[in-house]
Amino acid sequence: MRNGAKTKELIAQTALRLFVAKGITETTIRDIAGAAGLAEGTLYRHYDSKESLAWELFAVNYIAFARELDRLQEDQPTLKAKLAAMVGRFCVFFDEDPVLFSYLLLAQHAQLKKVTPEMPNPVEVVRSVIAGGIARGEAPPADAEVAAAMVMGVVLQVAVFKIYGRIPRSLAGLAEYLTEACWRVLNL
Amino acid sequence: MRNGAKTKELIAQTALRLFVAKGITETTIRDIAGAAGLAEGTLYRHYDSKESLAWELFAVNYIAFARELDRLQEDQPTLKAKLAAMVGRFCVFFDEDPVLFSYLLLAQHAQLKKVTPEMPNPVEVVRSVIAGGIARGEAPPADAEVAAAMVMGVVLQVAVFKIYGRIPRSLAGLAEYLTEACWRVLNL
Amino acid sequence: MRNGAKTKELIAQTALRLFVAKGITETTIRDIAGAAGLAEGTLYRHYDSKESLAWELFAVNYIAFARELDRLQEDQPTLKAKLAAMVGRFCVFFDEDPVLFSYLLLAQHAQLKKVTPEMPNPVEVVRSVIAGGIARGEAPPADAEVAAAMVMGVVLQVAVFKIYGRIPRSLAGLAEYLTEACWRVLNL
Amino acid sequence: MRNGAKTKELIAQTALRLFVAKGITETTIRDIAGAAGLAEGTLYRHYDSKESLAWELFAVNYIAFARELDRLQEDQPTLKAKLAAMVGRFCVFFDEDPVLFSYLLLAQHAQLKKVTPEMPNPVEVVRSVIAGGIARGEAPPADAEVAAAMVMGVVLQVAVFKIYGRIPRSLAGLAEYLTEACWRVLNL
DNA sequence: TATGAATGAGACTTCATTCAT
DNA sequence: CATGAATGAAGTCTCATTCAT
Repeated sequence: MRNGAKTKELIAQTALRLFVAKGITETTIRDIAGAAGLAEGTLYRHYDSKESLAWELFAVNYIAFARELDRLQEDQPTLKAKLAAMVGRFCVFFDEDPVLFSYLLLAQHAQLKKVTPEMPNPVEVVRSVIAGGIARGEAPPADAEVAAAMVMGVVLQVAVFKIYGRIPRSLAGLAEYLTEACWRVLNL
Repeated sequence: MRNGAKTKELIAQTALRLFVAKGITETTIRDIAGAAGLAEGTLYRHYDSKESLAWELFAVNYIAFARELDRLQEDQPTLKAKLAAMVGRFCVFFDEDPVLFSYLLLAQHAQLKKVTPEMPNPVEVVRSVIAGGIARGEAPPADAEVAAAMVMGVVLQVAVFKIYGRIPRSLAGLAEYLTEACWRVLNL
Repeated sequence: MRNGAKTKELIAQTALRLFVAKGITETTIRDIAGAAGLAEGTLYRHYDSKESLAWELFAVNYIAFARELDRLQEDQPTLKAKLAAMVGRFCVFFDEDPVLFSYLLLAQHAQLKKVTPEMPNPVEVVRSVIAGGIARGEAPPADAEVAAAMVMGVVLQVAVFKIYGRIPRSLAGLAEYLTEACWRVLNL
Repeated sequence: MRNGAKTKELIAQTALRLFVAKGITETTIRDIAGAAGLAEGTLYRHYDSKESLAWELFAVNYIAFARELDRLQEDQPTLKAKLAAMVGRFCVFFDEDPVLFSYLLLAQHAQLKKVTPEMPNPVEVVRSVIAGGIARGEAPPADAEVAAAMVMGVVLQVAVFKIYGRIPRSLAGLAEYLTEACWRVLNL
């Protein structure tokens, strides 16, 4: 295959899968090349380094997801509707691409140091939606940071349990339930 | 210092700090030895390998915490009281030893593959407490696994936010608030 | 040089020389790489480990020599002729590649534990030739194992003396003499 | 045990056994100390270094055996009788202390570099006995070096076969047979 | 663009030896 | 005399990266 774009995509998908399965540091360039059926040197035609591969995989998707969340919440009139839209999107994202979701979730701690405040950021979207809702009196006064943490926790920890095989159901099937839980957490 | 037990403890504390700060794989034996003021070879008199050091640090404390959670919940009569005791313990643990708490929380994904079902396990304690409460009618019927995930999520994600410096308050100061949030999540 | 096969052969020859000169354990990967003009890592593209390098060097040549001995003896009609052919081959082998011969002779004790009974084996060839000769009445009845040991001893110890510089003559020049000695040993 | 001489002997016997079983380089000080029930540091009260331990084990016994061979041959009037006495002694030595015999035989290649020409030496004893016999016309003219090699080979290779378990009989029971073989080798 | 042999810094680990107790 | 914790040099091996083809 002498098609640059396709090769790059192949590398990305292969790396993603291995990064999630074994961890970034534990995955070698040779692993990726071998699994993708490419020579080791080929990866460097498409990515500057292993680190930049891991980072690009993270940043591109992290930002895209943040932007999508933001678009979704903007279309909704109320805090509860915004919350429902965002939680639903988390669930659908997980169901549609659990490998990518897992990568964003678990690679976080390794990559998060490089996340700058200006970068669109799912956590920030959720936090500002909640802060806005509280400011508009749609939820009782509370520390928006703590509230955002709890809401994220409800959704993400269920995803973690699902990743570890503890939960068989699809997340989309749980979306309304989780939204309701989040809503109650905001209405203490 | 020619005292085996003290040296082992020094290694443990130094390694814990570095593992949390940089990650296990990113921390070298030389880093640990240097920070502890020891020769590299000395570490191998106390731990078989870097991997067993990381594992022992995890397992010993993970099991001890699970046992403590279990003792606490046993002393309480109701689901809500058990929940309050456990959430409170999570918060106090974090405040008293944030480095160790962070290690258990973040090293999870690397070490969790080695956790056997027989090992005492904080997640399992929380899940069985919730399942028991539901069975006794203290909370409405629900999937205990999902419920446990949500409860753990509320507490742990707040801890994660605190680790990242987003939350200034002590967790102990938030314990009642978090307990109430968990309680509401269980009463959908 | 960017030729895999040639590099592997270069490593083999260099390692062989150093293994014989200093011993396997006493020869370091750095020694070999340095003497071959290669980087240390390069050795690991061609051999899995130092141990497998030592073993491959041994096994390949040990088996090849056993097979050659066996072909030679098969072409001869009588015990004495078989003996002459084999002893002659030992001598020529030594003269043509004393380093390899020394390696097979002296590395034996380290590698012999891994020699399985199914592997073609010079000792076994000699033993079965002698046993066959005795069975056919070409030599008086005797314990074939002891007889084989004595015959091997006559040839190999002369080789050892030559390795240590005690014997200046070529072994090929001694072949007939050694054959006669072996023959007499079999005719007690 | 606070008896220096006994401890030293314990170390010597333990080291000997391990050296033969695993090789000198492959045996660690910790191995020896552990097997002898001593602390690692204790060995250094009795031997300057691991190397000097290996050397002392070799040299003391090698020289003693050479001296004994020499005494034995001196007591015999003829070449054949000298030969018989020496071969017999090799066999008895093997049967009585196969571990020590194996050590002298196999550790040779590692230690032989340090053997100086002045040191009493079994090989030299055998060689000079044969050279003397030839000079006195008790055997036909021959290269004494080659003749000595063949004689040593007959005896030592049978010992090697026995070490590897190929020969069940005691060597002492083979002494006369081996002597006769050596004698025939000298009378080509 | 793709290959894969080669590189070399650096990681983990071992182990003979020292020395305070 | 004995101990065993500590040392640190040195060994094996890994792996991201480069570069000739």
